Amino acid sequence: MTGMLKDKTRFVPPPKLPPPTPVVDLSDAEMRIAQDLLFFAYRDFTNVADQVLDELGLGRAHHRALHFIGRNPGITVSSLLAVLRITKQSLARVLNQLVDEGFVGQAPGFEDRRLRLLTLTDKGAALERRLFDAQRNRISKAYSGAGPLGVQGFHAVMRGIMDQGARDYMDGTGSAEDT
Amino acid sequence: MTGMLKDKTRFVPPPKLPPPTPVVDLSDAEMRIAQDLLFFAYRDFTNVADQVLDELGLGRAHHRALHFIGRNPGITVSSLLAVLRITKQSLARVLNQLVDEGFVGQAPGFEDRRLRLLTLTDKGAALERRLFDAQRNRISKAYSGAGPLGVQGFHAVMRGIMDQGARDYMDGTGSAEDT
DNA sequence: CGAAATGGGTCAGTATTGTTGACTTAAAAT
DNA sequence: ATTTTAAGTCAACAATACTGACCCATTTCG
Repeated sequence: MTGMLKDKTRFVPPPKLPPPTPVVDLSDAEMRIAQDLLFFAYRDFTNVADQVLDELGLGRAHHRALHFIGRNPGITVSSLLAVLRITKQSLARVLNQLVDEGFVGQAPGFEDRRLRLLTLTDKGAALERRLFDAQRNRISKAYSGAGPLGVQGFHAVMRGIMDQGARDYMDGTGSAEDT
Repeated sequence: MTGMLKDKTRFVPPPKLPPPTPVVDLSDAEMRIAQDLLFFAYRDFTNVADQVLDELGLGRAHHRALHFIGRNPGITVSSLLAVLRITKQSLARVLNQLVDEGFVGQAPGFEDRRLRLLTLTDKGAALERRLFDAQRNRISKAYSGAGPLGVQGFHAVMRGIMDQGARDYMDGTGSAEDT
């Protein structure tokens, strides 16, 4: 039904476009498409977890924390802060809630007892798993459709877009602080 | 200097991982990496525009509106709402500000005068251009590094992740309402 | 040892961006 | 003439982020 209004919702660009500064070799149009791709893919990817999160009264910030703690068991608070690039206060709210509700456990560091080493509890791991499964379907389908070579390209481009610190983090080199 | 603390910030996964439900052919590890890629690439991609936006007292929501109006000159308010997937009230704040400050112009529809057709003013186009240029560097470098085939793969995977409606929108078929 | 640095926690206040719900106006459509 | 539709608006609320200013315990360093 909504498909019938096509003509009302798309428009031919009026004589707006100024001479697009031809700086580099890659066309603007190509870059614009990349913007759209990032917006929609990220939007829909994150959205698939939201329903589960809503049920539990949690938000995306909680998911992010769960994800990075799950992937880096024993991570310190400051490392987590560096990876997420948010402030201590922002993380505190989310993290305290996760600890209070039994999703995240903590233990003092062995040599340095100032450290709070974070891990997922079984309950936390189960939740993270649930959230992950929802997103996995998306990725899985997309990967199948693109083939192994496509996935390689996806990796290369995404890595190219992120900061060097993030690449280092993903490679396991470099401290999380540089993320 | 920060690189010296490596041992403090990465941890070997304790015996946590439960038997990873082997539903599909694609490994969990691969999927986890995809999560990281999306998080970091999106984070850093959006961040590059923030400095410019801060100068002008604008936020990311304004950027998104500018982007989609720029790419669809004459778009209606309801189409823009559908693309952004936010509520009328959320958009109103952002859009009114953009109109007030002369970044966005409006004109009533020709046949249907209820419609508010949105376009970028010269000032708006200039700003959008500035924001775009910052992000273009990222994409441009990433694309060069990945090569044409890599870019193809990137496209395929990103399209696979997003909702069908978003794919339709990008293809120019389907109303923006289905986004 | 004593001072400084570090990891972490907390209080208070603010901004951005999103939400729901209810209601109005003007223009189309039936 | 009535009903739909596109859009705008008011009010209240929630999530997530931020800044700035502190405090405490532990570790490190001169």
